[in-house]
Amino acid sequence: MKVSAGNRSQNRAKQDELTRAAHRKPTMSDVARLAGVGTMTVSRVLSGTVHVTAATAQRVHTAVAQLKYRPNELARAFRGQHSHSIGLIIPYLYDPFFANCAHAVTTVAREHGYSVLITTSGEDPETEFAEAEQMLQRHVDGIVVIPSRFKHTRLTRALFGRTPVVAFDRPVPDPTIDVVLVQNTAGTRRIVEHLIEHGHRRIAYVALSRSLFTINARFLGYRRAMHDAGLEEDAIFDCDSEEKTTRILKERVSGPDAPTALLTSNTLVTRFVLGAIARLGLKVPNDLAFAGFDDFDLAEFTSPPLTVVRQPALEMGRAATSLLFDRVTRGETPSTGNRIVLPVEIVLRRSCGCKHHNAVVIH
Amino acid sequence: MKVSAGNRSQNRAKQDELTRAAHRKPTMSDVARLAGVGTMTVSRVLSGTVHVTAATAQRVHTAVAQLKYRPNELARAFRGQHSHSIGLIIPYLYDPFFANCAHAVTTVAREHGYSVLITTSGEDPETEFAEAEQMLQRHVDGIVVIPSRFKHTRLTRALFGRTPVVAFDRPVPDPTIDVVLVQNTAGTRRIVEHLIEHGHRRIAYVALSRSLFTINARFLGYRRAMHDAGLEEDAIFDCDSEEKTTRILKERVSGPDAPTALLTSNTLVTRFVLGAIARLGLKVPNDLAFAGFDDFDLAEFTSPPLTVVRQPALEMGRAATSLLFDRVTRGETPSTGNRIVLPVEIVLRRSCGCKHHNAVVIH
DNA sequence: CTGTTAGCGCATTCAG
DNA sequence: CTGAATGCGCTAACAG
Repeated sequence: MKVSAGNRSQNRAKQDELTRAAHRKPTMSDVARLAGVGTMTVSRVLSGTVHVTAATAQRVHTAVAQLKYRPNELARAFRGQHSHSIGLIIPYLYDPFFANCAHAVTTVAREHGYSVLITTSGEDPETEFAEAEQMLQRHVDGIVVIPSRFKHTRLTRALFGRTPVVAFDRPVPDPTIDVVLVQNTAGTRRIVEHLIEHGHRRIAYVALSRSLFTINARFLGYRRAMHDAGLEEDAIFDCDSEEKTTRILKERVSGPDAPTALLTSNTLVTRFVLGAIARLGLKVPNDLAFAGFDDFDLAEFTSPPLTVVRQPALEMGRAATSLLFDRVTRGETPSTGNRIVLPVEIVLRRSCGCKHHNAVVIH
Repeated sequence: MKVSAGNRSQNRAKQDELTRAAHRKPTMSDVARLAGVGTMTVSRVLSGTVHVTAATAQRVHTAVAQLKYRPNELARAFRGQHSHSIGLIIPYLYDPFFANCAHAVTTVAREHGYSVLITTSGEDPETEFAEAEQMLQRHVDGIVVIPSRFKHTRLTRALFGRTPVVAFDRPVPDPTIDVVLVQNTAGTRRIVEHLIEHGHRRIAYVALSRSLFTINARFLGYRRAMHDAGLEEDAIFDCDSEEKTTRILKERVSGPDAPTALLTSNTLVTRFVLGAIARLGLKVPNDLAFAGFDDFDLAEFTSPPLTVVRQPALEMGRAATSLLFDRVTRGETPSTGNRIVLPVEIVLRRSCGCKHHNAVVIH
């Protein structure tokens, strides 16, 4: 390529630009100067919203490459209407079920080119509230949340203003907020019916705190199944440690109306009961049949393999986030919230008394 | 309280301010006007850096409360030096080990008043690179990352510039980057020695991809233990599905030099092997003894309970994040990286051949 | 102790 | 099709 006098002075300017931008992050005007255009042209080339000549676009691209320019997303978000980020609030990250939900959320967000601000509430409504506010202050474009205790949550439409919100796994009292749930009640009912079909009459529901929506919704399913079969209900709440669970179970199992089957409210309680059963030397399913709500990675390898209600964690996170992006991209604030309920599956293994060698899944 | 003429007009102004700010988010100057002070006074009251009179501070606080003013964190981050956010990049969120690590990171971040941008790399160096760039563009104050494949990672000091970075669980090639690891090699060596003490001579290492640092580091420990005992090594790599693992194991177990004990490289492979063992109808530990690297929630409840090397996931996440905040708050860019190695524990249950009723932990 | 000025990097005006 | 001016909300630097 020939170098004319004009080109030479241009090259000189280029050198200046390159050295100038060496120590601080290059900005859009650095790129503009180097390319010999206005900042708006750069902006337009990068955003691709308005058409520019192929030649100038090329020069901009070259300059961007030379300076290794990266747009400052902070400035962009500050200036514009969107931060291209969403918030995710879940109770705990160490719970595999919630972690799976979170995975779905981050995956969908990436598909939309969005970043995710994550935080945990620890099931504490105050922490949850504070974290939601923090996210709002960061101008997230939307929030997906697994709300903490229904009765105490401070998550309302008023708090969020125009920012779209989707709750999942558990609802919030505010009916204008979208929510994605699973069939907690119906699923539990079906599995209790299955236990009854195995001939059990005294079936106990072993559960965590009543203040959690899912635990209660499942309790309802248990009640209905028992009631419909003309059986007496037997609920054991607040099993929040292996010690406590063992103590309670020890007492109940040797009592006069000892249950012959157990249904646990969630994986944490399943774990406690598994521990109690081992300590008490009970044989499953002969001494005691056993089923749990919520499948987990190694349910197939406990002894015996565990019959469970499987919740579609990934689908739920995916559905919630998709719903959020519907709102985000359409920019509408709903006066009435959606309520999506996803189906669950019953996974029959052997702890319920079934003899299958491999799991049988009922939809 | 009496209302003078001056107060009345002030109240009028207040009303105006309140209605004006009703439909858009109140800004600092809204607060300043309502409180009858300058924006800087508001800024100072809120940040608490410079002393202001108790009386004026009070008026500012009142105005803030009336308008429900919340500082725009985006503007603050844009203007200032810090975004008060850190980035977290992990391979997967659905892996309980990584989820635990993530939990520690978010916890420590909150202790420092920081938000966390989370993303998953899926073990793909390109995704990891793109996500890191994205975070840099968002001006995070630091990044904690569980890097993907060592040989292919594009994470270098040059990429991050002055932004502090801490790698954990696995190192990166760039020695200037801080890293927090666990005793992969030493831990594996100890557990293999334990298997040898049980009388095993043919011990196989069953593993995932060799391109993962941890898998290799553990392999090294296995090799050393075997070599020191004068035994022949027997490594089975790329067990990346239950089917494949079953196929390989079936063949090996009936072969002439069939291993009498197995060591798995991580929980995923443990799961595959557990499945294979069940399908092949093998009795643990009599037909085949078994130990795994990485403890998990229900290792106690598999049949038989599993002997494992327990890694301190929470401590590792905590250490990495603390290290990051040391850098972030001190604002120094190190020329030489720290390398912290955390100890592991051996949890003896029954799959190795031990007869303990409860787990015995060796430090 | 407090107010004024200025500008961070970008994209939405509005003119050419 | 392209460029110049303007201001988003906040805080460092400088007055007063």
